Amino acid sequence: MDVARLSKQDWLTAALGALAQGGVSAVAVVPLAQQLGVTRGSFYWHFTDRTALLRDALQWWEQQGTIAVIDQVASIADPRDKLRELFRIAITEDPVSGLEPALVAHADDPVVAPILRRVTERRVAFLTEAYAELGLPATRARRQALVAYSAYVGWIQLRRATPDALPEIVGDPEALAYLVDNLIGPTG
Amino acid sequence: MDVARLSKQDWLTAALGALAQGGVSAVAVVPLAQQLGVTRGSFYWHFTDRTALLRDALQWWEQQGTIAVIDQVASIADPRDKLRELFRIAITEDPVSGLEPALVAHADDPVVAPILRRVTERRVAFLTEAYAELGLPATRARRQALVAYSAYVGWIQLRRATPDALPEIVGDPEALAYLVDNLIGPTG
DNA sequence: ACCTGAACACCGTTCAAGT
DNA sequence: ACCTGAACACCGTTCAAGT
Repeated sequence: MDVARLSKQDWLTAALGALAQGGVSAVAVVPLAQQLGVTRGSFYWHFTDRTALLRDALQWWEQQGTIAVIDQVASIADPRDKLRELFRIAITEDPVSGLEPALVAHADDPVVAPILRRVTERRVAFLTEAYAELGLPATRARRQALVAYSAYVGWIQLRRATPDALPEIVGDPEALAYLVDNLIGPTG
Repeated sequence: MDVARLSKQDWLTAALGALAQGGVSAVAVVPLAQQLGVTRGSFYWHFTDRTALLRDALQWWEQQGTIAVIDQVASIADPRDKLRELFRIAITEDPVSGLEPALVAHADDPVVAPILRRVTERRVAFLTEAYAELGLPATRARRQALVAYSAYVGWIQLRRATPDALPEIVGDPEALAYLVDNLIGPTG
């Protein structure tokens, strides 16, 4: 019988888990190799170096996390409903908890920067469209999109910064509704 | 003549600079020692270990950065003016650029967690008071404080995530005014 | 095709010894 | 009081060799 051998995806999945938990520095070859039950040498058959692992893992996340959510709500006709559902999914599901804060913190990282920028621009553009559909003029729609996206980013970061304090952030549905009302903005 | 010798504060200052630039993992003994022109061994006379350096540096930042700003605006009588000035200082000055995102990303870190939590709670409490002075009932004031603080955190993080894109975030005073109007909230 | 094992450079930590 | 210098453990990377 053959021993179980690893695929590239096994490394990517492990890397994303480590990234979310311990930040960019936790994407470390030796600990991941131990966790996967192989030696460090085997890593370098799948990837050229640690940077390549990080880049590929983030690109995979970009596909799965970002684009999937937008696809999920893009078909909702009413812009108000669309925004509500978008924020609800983004705030309550948070598929890989802690990943986004880890990325923003390493915004200067040459691997992280281009991916984070693409994701941010895509999301802000999508929000801007939705606010335009709500009737806001172009400049106003873009500014509202920036403010709403800022509040979203800040909210999920606060939730991490204060795990047991500030209980409204984690649990209270009324506080969440208050946030979403604010995100939907002046015409909501 | 005596050779220049280092104080604890020299290490703290160097550590905060490294932290802001490269995150928690950049607070590294050997690179800092090289930068300061001493050997690694000398570090361990001033601090028990790397963790102590990080902790002391963050406590110093907590004193200087957080409390100083609140003191600076606490005397402003009109709550609307107070909030405007607070957000203006917090958003435009950003004394150690990139420090806060670095901290939020390592919210799980046992050194970072308690300090980040104290700072967050102090700021949210201060905002809550100001919104109460503006006439919001207690629960509403607290929720508005959370939303406003989220938007503030998200905004400074967006600014880092997209350095040359999204130019409104960095430069445009009108976009900033739009943000502050939103932060000041329903009665602003 | 996928992995081991040994090698080397770099950082965290300790500690005896220096001034 | 403050620092050096050598030691050891740990992680990133390389590469020849194994199956």
